[in-house]
Amino acid sequence: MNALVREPRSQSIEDYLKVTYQIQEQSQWVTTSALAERLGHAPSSITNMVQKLQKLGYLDYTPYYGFRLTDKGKRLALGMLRHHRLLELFLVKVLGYTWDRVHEEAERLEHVVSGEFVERIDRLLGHPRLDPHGDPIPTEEGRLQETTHPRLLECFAGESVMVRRVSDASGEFLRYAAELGLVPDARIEVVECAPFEGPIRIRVQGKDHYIGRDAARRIFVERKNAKSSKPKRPLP
Amino acid sequence: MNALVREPRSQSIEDYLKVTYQIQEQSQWVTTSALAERLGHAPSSITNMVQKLQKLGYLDYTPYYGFRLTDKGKRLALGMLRHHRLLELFLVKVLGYTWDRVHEEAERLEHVVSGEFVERIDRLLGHPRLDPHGDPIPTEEGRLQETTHPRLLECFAGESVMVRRVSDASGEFLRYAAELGLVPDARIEVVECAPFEGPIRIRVQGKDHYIGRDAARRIFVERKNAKSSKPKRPLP
DNA sequence: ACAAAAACTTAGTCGTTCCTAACTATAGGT
DNA sequence: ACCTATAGTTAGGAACGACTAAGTTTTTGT
Repeated sequence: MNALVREPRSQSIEDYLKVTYQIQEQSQWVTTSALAERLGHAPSSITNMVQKLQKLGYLDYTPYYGFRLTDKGKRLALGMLRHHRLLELFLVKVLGYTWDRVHEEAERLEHVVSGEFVERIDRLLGHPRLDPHGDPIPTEEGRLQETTHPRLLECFAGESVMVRRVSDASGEFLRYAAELGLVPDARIEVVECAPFEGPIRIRVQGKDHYIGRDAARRIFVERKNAKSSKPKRPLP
Repeated sequence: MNALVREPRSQSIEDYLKVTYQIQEQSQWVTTSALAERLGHAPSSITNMVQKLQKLGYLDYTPYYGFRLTDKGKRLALGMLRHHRLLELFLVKVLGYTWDRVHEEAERLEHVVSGEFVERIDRLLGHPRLDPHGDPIPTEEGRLQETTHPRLLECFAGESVMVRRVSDASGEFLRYAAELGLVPDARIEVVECAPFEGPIRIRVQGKDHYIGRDAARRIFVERKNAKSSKPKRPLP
């Protein structure tokens, strides 16, 4: 009938929705300050934009309480995540970036590449399911393979686990993790956990390392006893 | 001293300078209306931005007369052309785009890709000198191999020439040209030129085609030295 | 040479998205 | 319960980059 009213959809809007989705994955309701911190904006800017996004039907908003994406908002957010993660993998596999450098580049590219571009790199990469950090890539239809791996921090001494995902929030951490061999598919043994919130000793490829709790919180693993083979994964 | 004052350099500024450069290649002085038409903006918008760009040192401007890039402006414009043309070639060679679809995608990408991205695709492509339409790619240092090939329109009946460049101003024309085999490096013979501004008959890969004068104006060729020095009927 | 047409500039406005400052609602501690 | 600390919202404004309308300069035609 109409479609004459074009939906505004700026880079800002895309960022707000994408980050809202990511916050929402952990806590059902998203707060103004959480989004403000993640986007690096003043809280009042968030309130303004959230009110606008509600009018556009991208999210439900209860003043002073919080907001969450509608289906429409989720669809757009998953599209952005698909762009972002495929771009990251593309940068690593095709252009030879190291995994700690891809985030910012993808962050800028994701807003301007066309659907055609994304589908072409998807094909070129063989329809991958995970990005270089182990984050799942939403399908073109907006389906996301949820992953709920425990954190390395939650493991006990003696366990043998496999790295499945590494938080990509900090390039510096990714560089550190790669140095230690803590990349997706790496096999590690938890040798001991110091008491009183102490460091964790792990063994990777025969070498022992002590890593802090913050680091162990950023690494997600799969416990080895179950499961067999998964498709091969790219190394950064 | 300074470098504390960051140079503003928006997407708009980049577009203004890039297009100014392209117009400037043909006519020393660039006019408000020429730029307005190419950018699709109102003339007053051009005046405003040009005044700003002068203050920033990107161009010299004489009110009511015209403007031209400074060295600083040229450097930036050549950087944008380098981005644009490498991206176009990349889209064709690596992602399999057809040459009539690359312009818009490159137009958006050129503003967000990092220098690292561009240098990586440059290496991947083997430091190419020409984009898919035959336009020269500026070097990283901002040097541009000038090309001054004559237009097919300026050729005479009987000449045997090689296509060197095809205007990329219209995707539709590129599609038409590709259908006829009129792509860079194609060898063509000018069979006859109808009088009274009539069409031109050419032979490409053994097949004859009649093409209009507008088309012949968009194709740039190199004369094969086999022939003639005797101008017959110059096509004006 | 001079009036009309064309080209260009100025002035003022609008939408977008950010900000700061000031105000309001909710939550926690005693 | 109450009162303050924290979180959230409203109001107002700035930078950008586009626009329209109106005024100015240059060019053109007779």
